[in-house]
Amino acid sequence: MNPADLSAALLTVVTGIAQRRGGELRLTIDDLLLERPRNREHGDWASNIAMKLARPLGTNPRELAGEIASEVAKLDGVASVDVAGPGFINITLDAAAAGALAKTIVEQADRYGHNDSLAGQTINLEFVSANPTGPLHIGHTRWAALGDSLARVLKASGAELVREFYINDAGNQMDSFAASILAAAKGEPTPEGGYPGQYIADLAARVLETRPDLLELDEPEALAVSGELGYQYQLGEIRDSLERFNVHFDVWFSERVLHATPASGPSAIDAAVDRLRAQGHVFDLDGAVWVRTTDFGDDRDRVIRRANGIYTYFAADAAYYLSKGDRGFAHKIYLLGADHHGYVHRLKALAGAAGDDPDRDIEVLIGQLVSINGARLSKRAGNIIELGDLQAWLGTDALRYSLGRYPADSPLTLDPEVLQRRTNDNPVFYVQYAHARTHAVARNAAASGVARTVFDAGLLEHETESILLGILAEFPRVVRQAAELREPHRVARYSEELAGAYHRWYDNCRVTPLGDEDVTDLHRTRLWLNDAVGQVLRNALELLGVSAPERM
RNA sequence: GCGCCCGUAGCUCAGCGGAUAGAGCAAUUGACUACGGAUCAAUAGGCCGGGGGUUCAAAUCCCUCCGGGCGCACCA
Repeated sequence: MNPADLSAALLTVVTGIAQRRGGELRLTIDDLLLERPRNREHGDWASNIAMKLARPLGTNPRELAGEIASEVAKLDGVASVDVAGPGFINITLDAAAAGALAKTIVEQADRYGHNDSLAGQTINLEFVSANPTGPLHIGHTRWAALGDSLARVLKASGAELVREFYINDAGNQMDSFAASILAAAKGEPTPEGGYPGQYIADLAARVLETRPDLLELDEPEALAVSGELGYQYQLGEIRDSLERFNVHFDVWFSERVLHATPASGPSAIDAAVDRLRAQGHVFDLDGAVWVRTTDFGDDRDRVIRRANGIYTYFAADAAYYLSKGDRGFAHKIYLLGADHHGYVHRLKALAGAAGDDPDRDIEVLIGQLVSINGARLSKRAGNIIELGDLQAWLGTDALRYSLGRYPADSPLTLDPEVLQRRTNDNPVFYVQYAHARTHAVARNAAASGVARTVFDAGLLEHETESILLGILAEFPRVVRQAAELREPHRVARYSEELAGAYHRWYDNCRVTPLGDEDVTDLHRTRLWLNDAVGQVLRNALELLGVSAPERM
């Protein structure tokens, strides 16, 4: 009896009663709100369905709950049912029905937790998308961690998904970048509005190594060489640092491709503007070309092509959006920093102007900023912390976990002192330790002759076992919710809850016999439970991109 | 001025219509010659920013005010 079975059985009971009372109710499993009560005295599972339906069925909640309860009590695997408070139905399973899950999990292994709630969806998930003119900073790092975990959770829920990095490699900032590198190569100060920083000098040194003739070239060519080589080196650095962070992008999309004019016809941007015009959301004013973004909630219309004939950044965005659809992605998710939230309406408008449904086909998630030690880190303030530095300092696991356990829309303050500690301040170690402990227990079990030869679920009667089983049962739903709500941090909070319940169980229930005690079926059955917990912790950490060590 | 996000324990934050609001840290006190003490048990700590509403039920939804953050270009 897993939660899905129980929900289905409850649904049958409730619809039956509703029909008998003459109610026209179309219920789905999601309406039943079967949940695990916080308080153990309220049973293994609770439903508030009676309070929801009392009014439509013309009765009072307690009476309806009683009627439902008496039928649910007859179900196989249900030990007892109580009606409590204003009309909650509290269900307690018998130990055998609840315990069966341990075996199921071990058998499903890394598939446990996967679900098909997003099956059939094709998703383009774009995140980080930093300018290739410098290293990734803490803000990009937060998105890298959260975006990658979101991708994993979406895939685990059945979506077909591509992780995409949009490279802003066209535009003024690339010229400024080239000029900064060339100046550094010449030993000159950073030009006005250029990029400062040691990394520019490092890039200049590498460019000079490849092209010792750089300073003998004439100015335009020297700039072109500096810019192009610097770009490649910097992009390589970004890619490497992300890979070291367990973040792999499937597609690196260059903005330049959109500007390029193929021999055969117009550039992607020209074509995009024409397509938007054909949809009827483009107009001309004062010599410029505009998109009527106000039709889609923007507070003013936006210029897509200036009066001087040059396209705005918005034009590339439009072409890029269309490219995603052309490449077969029905659903586009953008992850942007809080400093870009002004783009939300514009991007939505693009979807609408392209003939898509702005409420369904595009999703823009905004992440709040990160500060460290109370000081916000911004490029402008100059106190920027790079991904590479953070990673070397704290380690991939601690950094990914710390950034991944908070929702994106809450501002976050990290304390580097805490992140370095190998203690409970740093929950990643708490969870990893629980996982390592499941392996230690399994090793000891093997040494004591305890093996998974027998599984008798009814023996898992201890209170900590019943709690543990309840938490294990929730994992698939947690993954599903994390995917549907775009909140991968739920997986991290869940793993902490599971780790805590496991430690408490470990304290109360032994898997290996003491001294000269005999090995019993209880020991063997508990080994299944132990291994099930290890499996789920591993699955959860995998979704977060964090390693699950067998020893620490 | 307008828009978006956030105000929950001393700190960092979960919870986002359900039962007595939670975790970790910090504080106090206990538990190993029993599967790794990177653990566990216990105590203490709250007008969930203020005020109105919506309903059987509000930290959660709506309105309003007060704080804090971030944005409001024919820049990229």
